[in-house]
Amino acid sequence: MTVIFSKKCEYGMQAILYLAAHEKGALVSAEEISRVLKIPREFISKILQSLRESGLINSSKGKSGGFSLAKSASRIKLIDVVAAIDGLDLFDNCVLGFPECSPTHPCPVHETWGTLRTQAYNMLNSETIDKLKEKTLLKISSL
Amino acid sequence: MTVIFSKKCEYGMQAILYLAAHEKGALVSAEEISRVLKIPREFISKILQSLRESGLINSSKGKSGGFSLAKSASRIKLIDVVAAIDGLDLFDNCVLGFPECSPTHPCPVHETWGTLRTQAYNMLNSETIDKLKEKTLLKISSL
DNA sequence: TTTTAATCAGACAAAAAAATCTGATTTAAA
DNA sequence: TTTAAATCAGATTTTTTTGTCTGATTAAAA
Repeated sequence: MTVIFSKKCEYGMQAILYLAAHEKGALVSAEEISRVLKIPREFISKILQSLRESGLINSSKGKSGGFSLAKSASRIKLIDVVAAIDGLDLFDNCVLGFPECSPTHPCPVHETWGTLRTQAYNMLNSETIDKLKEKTLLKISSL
Repeated sequence: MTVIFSKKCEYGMQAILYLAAHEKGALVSAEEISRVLKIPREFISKILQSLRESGLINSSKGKSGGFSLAKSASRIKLIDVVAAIDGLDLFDNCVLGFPECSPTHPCPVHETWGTLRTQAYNMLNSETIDKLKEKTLLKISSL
């Protein structure tokens, strides 16, 4: 198997984008997120709980409760979700799995991979999720 | 957890590079690979067996047996190892985990990720492992 | 010819990731 | 006030990945 991010992280990013596609402060239930994004309900619930603990989203209990972004979508990036769930080790570890891969002890593809890694990081770090709202709505409508 | 390639695949790439750093046709035992690259012995044995089944390396049994590249290092690329072990799905699947991510149903980062993915593929596909020999030897000497 | 050191094959075990279950708590609405 | 619908907490299960064990087979060297 080849993975970039764990399922938890993928689902977390999807859910954050989904929340960002709603009106600010609107409460969205785990059930709705599960149904629309086709993510196992109990699983996305756990992920949403952990995102709340990380401070990225708020929750409100009880009937008509649900989840919403903890701050403006213009202040949240996908890298925040990655950092909260998978962590940022991806951007440090050697792509070939060699230990202590560094400029002084580089692996055979250290430099080439390094630039790629930086670009990947930038992709997740440069754009805030409000900028992705239209594209998110378009994708959701096709699910 | 965040991963690019599975451990099997990482170890497989390391082992292929290690073989390529030896004289053509030289037999290298699983024990040596395990010891030098610090990979659990029985695990790397399994990986070497699967690489043999894929036709990337040869093996010879019996005392003083071992493994060697099945063809010239100038005709093997790291992408061959990835294709043999993890497969190339990485280069098709959506980085956000959305189903059916395609130009007609793109996810919010489809284009940006697409170019990155292409670059990653090229990194593994453009260079043959003989070109990495010196860097491999340098890295090995520091392990 | 016997011993030794290697691959090979397949079952097995352990750890991690993904997913589920149970039941408690909360709160809006009936 | 009761009910219904939601989050919450923690244990449990299942699946995948990683790693190990046992023993058979092979072939070079003693």
